[in-house]
Amino acid sequence: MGSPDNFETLDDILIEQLRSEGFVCSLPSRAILFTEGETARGVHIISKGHIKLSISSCEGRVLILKVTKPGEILGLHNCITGAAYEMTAQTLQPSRVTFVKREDLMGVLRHSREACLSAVEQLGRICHMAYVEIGSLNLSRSVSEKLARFLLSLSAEPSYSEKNCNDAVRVDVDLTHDEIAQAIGTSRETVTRALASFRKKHLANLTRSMLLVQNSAELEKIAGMGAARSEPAVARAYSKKCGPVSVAASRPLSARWPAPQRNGTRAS
Amino acid sequence: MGSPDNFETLDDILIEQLRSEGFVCSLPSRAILFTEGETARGVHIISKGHIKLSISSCEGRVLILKVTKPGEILGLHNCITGAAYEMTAQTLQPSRVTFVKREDLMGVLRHSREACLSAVEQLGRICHMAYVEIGSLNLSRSVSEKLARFLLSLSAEPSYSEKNCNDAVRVDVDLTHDEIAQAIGTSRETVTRALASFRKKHLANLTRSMLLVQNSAELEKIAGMGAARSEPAVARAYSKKCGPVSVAASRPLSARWPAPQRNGTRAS
DNA sequence: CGACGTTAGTGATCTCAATCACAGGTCTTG
DNA sequence: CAAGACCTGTGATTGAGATCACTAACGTCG
Repeated sequence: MGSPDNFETLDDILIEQLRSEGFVCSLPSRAILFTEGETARGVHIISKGHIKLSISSCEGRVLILKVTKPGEILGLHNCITGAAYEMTAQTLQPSRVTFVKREDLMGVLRHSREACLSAVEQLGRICHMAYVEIGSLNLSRSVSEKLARFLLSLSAEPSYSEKNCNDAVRVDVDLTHDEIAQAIGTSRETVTRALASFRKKHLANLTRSMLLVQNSAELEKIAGMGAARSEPAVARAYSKKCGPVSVAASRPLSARWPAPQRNGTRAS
Repeated sequence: MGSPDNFETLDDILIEQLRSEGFVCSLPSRAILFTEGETARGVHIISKGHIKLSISSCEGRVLILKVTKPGEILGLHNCITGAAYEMTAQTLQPSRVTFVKREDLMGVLRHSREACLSAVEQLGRICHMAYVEIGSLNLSRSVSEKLARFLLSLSAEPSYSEKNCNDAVRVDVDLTHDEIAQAIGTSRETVTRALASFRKKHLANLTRSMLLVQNSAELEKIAGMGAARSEPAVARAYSKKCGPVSVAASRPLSARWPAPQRNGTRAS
C-alpha cells in the first residue's frame, strides 16, 4: 500500500497544468458529457458534481462502472490511444467541468516531463481501479454480497458521506434502485428486495437518495471483505502443477496465502 | 478507431528501451511470475509463451482476466503507482520473460521523454482493454454468449491461431475447461455442456487444448458481435430526463455491444 | 504396468434471481 | 390540481445455471 516515494507530488500536476488550458462549463443534472462509441476530442476534468460512467450493450442492458467525484479526469486514455470512448458519462447533479482539447493535452504531455509522469501515474491508478472493479464485480455470487460492497464503497467515499455520531454514516446518493441494479449487475426488483432485507436487519437504510449505513461491520461481513473468515483457501487454480518455479528474481512469494492444499472452504 | 497519428512509432519504444535494462529468464510451464497482494519489484516483458492473469476471491473463486501474448508488458501500472498486484500471473507454456527492476523502469521513464510517452500510450491501451473486458464480462447473460465470445477472441489472436483452409481456424489453447469457466465466470460443468452443444452444431470443437473454430460467423451471431442487428436500442438509461444538454461535442451514439436475441444454447 | 491425479462428460436437483404483473407513492409540469 | 411519468414495493412464476455425484478417459511416474 505504500504510496510511491517519487510521484507523491506529481500526483495532480497534470490536472493543474491542464486546468489552465481548458475551458469551464456548467452542466445541469443528467447531462451527457460523452457517449460510448464517440471519438474523444479531449478530456474532462470534474470540478463539481458527480458523474456516472456506464457501458451499455445494444440490447439495452446497462452497466454502471463507477461514479466519479470532483478532481477526477475523464477520457484520458481515450485521448491518448485514440480509441473511442468505451463508456458514457452523465452528470448526476448540476456540475462543473473543465474541458481540455486533445491537441492541448498532447502538447502538455509532450512539453512537460512532469505532466507526462503525472499522466503515467494517473493512468496507472485508473488501471488499478479498473482491475479491482473487475474483481469486485465478478468474484461474488450473491446479490446481497455485491450490494453490500456497493453501499460500503459509497459510504467510504469522503466526498459523499457525512459521518454521524456512532457508527452511522449518512450518504447522499443520487441513484435510483434501477441505477444501483445496473451498478452491481442485477435487476431493479432484486435491489429493492435486498435493500428491504438490509433495512429489516438494521444494516442500512436507503430512502429517496439518502443512504444511512447503520451497521457497517455486519455489512462488511456480508460483502466478504471483513477479515471475518480467515480461511484463505487459495483454491484449485494453484493446486495443480502450480509453482515449481517462480521467476529467478528474489522472491519472498509473499506469504499471503498458506499452503496450496486442496480444500473446499465452503461458507455453507 | 483511428490509431493516433502521433504515437504510432512510440508504441514500443518503452519496451525496447527496457529490454536492454532487464535480465532474461526462462520459465517452465505453470510457473508463477507474481501473485496478487505482492508488491511489484519490477515489470515483466513477455518474450515467449502465454501468461495467464487471474484474480481470486478469498473464498477460492478465480477469475481469469486475460491470457497475454509475447510482446506484452506486465505489472507496469503496479510499479508506477506502487499498488500491490491485483492479479496473479502464471505461465501456460515454457516461457521466456525479461524482468526489469522498478528502479530501472523509473529511471528510463524519467530520463527518456519518448519512453514516458510510450508508457502513457501503453497504459492507455491497458485501460481500454480493461474496460472492454468489464463490458464483455458483465453485459451478457447467457453462458453460450460469453463462451462464444471467448472462443472467438482466442481464434482472433494471431499468435495463437493457425488459419486453415476455408473457414476453420485451429488454435492451440492450453486451458482446461475449468480455466475457461474461470475466464467467463461460470462453472466447469456448464462450459463442458456448452462446448458439447457447439460441437453438436458444428460451430466449434475443443478437444485436448486444441480448438477448431468451424463456423465463426454463427459463433459471432451467438456472441452478439455480428453487426446483424443494427438496432441501436440505447435503452432506458437515456430515455429519462436524459440528455437535454450534451457537451459541445456531437455524438454519433454508436452502439457497441452485442445484440443477440434470446436463444438457448442448451445441450439437452 | 497398475495407481494416482487430473481432466471430461452427464444426469439429477435445487436455488437464486430474472421476469412478469400490478399497486401505491412521489415528483413534474402543463 | 390533475395527469402523467417515474420511482418503489411485493407477490407469483420460471428458468438458467450452480452444485452434487459419479463414471469414464487420459497422463504421468514410481
